Amino acid sequence: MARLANCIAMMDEGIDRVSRIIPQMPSGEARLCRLMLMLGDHIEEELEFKLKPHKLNHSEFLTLMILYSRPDGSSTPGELCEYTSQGATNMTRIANALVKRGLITRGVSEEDRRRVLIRIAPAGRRFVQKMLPPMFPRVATMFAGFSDADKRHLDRLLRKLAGNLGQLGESRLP
Amino acid sequence: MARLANCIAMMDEGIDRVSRIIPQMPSGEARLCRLMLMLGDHIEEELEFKLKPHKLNHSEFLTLMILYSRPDGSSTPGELCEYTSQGATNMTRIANALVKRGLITRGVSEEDRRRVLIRIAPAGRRFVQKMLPPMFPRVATMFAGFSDADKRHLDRLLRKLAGNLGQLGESRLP
DNA sequence: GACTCATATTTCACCAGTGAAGTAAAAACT
DNA sequence: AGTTTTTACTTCACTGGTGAAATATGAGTC
Repeated sequence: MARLANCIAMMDEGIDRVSRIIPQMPSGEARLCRLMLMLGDHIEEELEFKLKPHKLNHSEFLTLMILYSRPDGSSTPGELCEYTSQGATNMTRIANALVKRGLITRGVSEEDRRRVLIRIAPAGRRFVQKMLPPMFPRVATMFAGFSDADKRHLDRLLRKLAGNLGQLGESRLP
Repeated sequence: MARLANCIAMMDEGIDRVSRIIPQMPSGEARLCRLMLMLGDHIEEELEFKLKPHKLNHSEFLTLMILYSRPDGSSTPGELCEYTSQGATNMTRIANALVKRGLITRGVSEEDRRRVLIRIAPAGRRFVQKMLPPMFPRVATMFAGFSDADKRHLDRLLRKLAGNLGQLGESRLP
């Protein structure tokens, strides 16, 4: 019996009961919101399970993947912070960890000596090429039974949600 | 200019480039996976923003909401762990924090003296009723522009994904 | 050209969450 | 009845992540 299914059933009942007490609650939206949160956590768990044997955590993996995906294999801490949604503090730690393992190199920029240049090392590329393929089956299985139309729809709806979240996020910071 | 939109654009390009190097990657699925993770994080941030003024974090809020949504307003640490996907260790801390604020009470069960009974306090109920409604607009705005059909489809697709994740999760633990 | 001001990163001190070991009560076995 | 096993929770030591201040360079101004 699936723990996750159980959790969801419980959430559904909970929201029903709360919305009976507080009827102005947007219960459909709240439900979707909770679903997104639960599934996000669960997917992260699923991936971390495949990362643990390599002693990488999610943010280190993501940082390494961004570098790997770059045409020139390099970036700066600031940029990596933006794309990983990590704080600068944590990026320092991540870079330290990856440098220590020889997966990336770190040096100062010549044009702007405040900047630090981070570059994926050959060992880093080899590492990614070795550890990535075993993750594919798990990722594929998550969407088992999804038709192409299902995947397109989900993609569309998630990007629409992203648009709204982008606006919300801007409205509270600048 | 939306940071989130920027992140997504960057992710799209990154996945394209990686899948050119490693063509057996399920790139559509990987994209959906990354989208789910990004949006999950972003929604969590959005909610925490509304929780911070009350000095609650997400897991404390969720714990309190579960208790609030229960017909009898009570549960046990073990059950709360299951439904919040928190470890027992952290639930001890959460309960300590909520007890200290007078939002819940904690006592030993009479039938089974190993168990601890956690119950929402009247102050806890009042607290929820006061702090919940201001969150509604943000939740509703996330799904602005979603037709009823959109919401139904998203709900269906997320639950389908949940089903797959549930199976994956079981396959690796028991 | 000295003097703010802004930008990029690091250091420090702290909060949140986890795994492993500890404690205590109940259930199962013999 | 007495021992072992299991269950429920807590404590402790640690990792991951954050906000505020420190450092160091570059940019703009008078």
